[in-house]
Amino acid sequence: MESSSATAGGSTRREATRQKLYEAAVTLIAEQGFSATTVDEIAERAGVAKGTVYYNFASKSVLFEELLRHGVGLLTASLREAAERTAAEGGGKVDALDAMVRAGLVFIDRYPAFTQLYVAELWRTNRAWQSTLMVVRQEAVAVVEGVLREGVATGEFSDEIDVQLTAAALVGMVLVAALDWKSFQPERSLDDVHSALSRLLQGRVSGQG
Amino acid sequence: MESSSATAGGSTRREATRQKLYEAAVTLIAEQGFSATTVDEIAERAGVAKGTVYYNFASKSVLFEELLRHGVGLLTASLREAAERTAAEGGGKVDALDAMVRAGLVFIDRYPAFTQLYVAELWRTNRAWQSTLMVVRQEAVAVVEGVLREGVATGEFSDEIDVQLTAAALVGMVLVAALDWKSFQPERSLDDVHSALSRLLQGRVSGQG
DNA sequence: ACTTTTGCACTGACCAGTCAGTTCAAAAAC
DNA sequence: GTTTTTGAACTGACTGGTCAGTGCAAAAGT
Repeated sequence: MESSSATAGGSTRREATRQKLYEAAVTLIAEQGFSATTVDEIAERAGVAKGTVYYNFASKSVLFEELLRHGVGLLTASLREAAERTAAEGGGKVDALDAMVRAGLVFIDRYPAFTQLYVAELWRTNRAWQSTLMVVRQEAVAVVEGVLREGVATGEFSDEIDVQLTAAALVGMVLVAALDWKSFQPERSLDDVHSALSRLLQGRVSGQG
Repeated sequence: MESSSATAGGSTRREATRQKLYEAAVTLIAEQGFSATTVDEIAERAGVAKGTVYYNFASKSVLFEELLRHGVGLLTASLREAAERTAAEGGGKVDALDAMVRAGLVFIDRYPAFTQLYVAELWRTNRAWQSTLMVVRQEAVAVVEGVLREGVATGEFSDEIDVQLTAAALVGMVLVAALDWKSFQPERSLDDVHSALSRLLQGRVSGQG
């Protein structure tokens, strides 16, 4: 009785349910944390029965893990796209970095809850999804590191920079600035925030502009 | 019965017990999160009976809240001290910023678990200790903002910088770089990390060093 | 055309276990 | 003699996970 429509991508209905569960889980866990969020809450917010959660995901942890994978995957793709676009347009590595800062801001603007949740979990240890988190983190950071390394190779950046640490610092800059933006000055525009970060990134802080 | 002895220093014995509970709680909560950490675990790690926890703190939440206050208080004092020291030594605002970056790194080096826990909680909403967190956060960030504002006033910094956002970005830079350092390259020296961040801060990234 | 069967997706009451917080008599520390 | 700690027992609420059963749309059988 197997219908052929459910093979690739999953049946529409099931995928829609999973999406609803992702959306419900991401906001609740961002607000309350993983342990403080109950499966009942997630089910209720998503408008499905509790059993449906367990029909779609093996456990609460697995739901969360797949949510992490899904979210960071979106970010990584967006960063790659930004870097490649500037390269195609003949921009330098500074432009690539700037485009990636903007891509990061756009992502956080669109998925603030996911970002929040990700930051809250990233540096924890001894958790079930620790290894998953490391993998997806590395995928995202590697994009930034790649641009920095290319910039060093072309002489655009000093060869004395510490690629790994600088990449982490850049990510942190965007991350914390954006979270502050969404938390405490949500009325400001993305362009506004982007230009402030660009200035900092390009060392146009000292001396009067 | 609550006595007024806890103001400064407090009675030695009780204060020592509280300190042990702080230390036990900070590592456990950093690893597992607040909700996933049980009071029994905290008591056991601290080497005291469960009843002692409730003799010293009204509840699990209160213990955590006082822990947050205590920890951020240490950081704020350290940042202030760094800024004032450079001022006394006749350094400029760039030096003050650099000294604060170092103070931040020293703090994270000494209290990595606390930092971890703080980051994980900072952008959450709807939690019992939310307002406490906002207050102590503002105290710490205000120190950075103050130095930036003074720098703008003296003309050392461009008057086009966005003080609030730049302060957040700087904090994020140090925070994420330091957490990456402790998590993935713990063998590196503080000086090493500090110099990498100094370079980024002073815009010595572009062009060859 | 129509009935019957199949199995996917979903349901929600239920269970076994867990945890914050309480209590208190007695001991230890000061 | 007062303060602080102990430690074990207890409660009541809550939670992750289970499972027998429902609904339904498409396929198979006639």
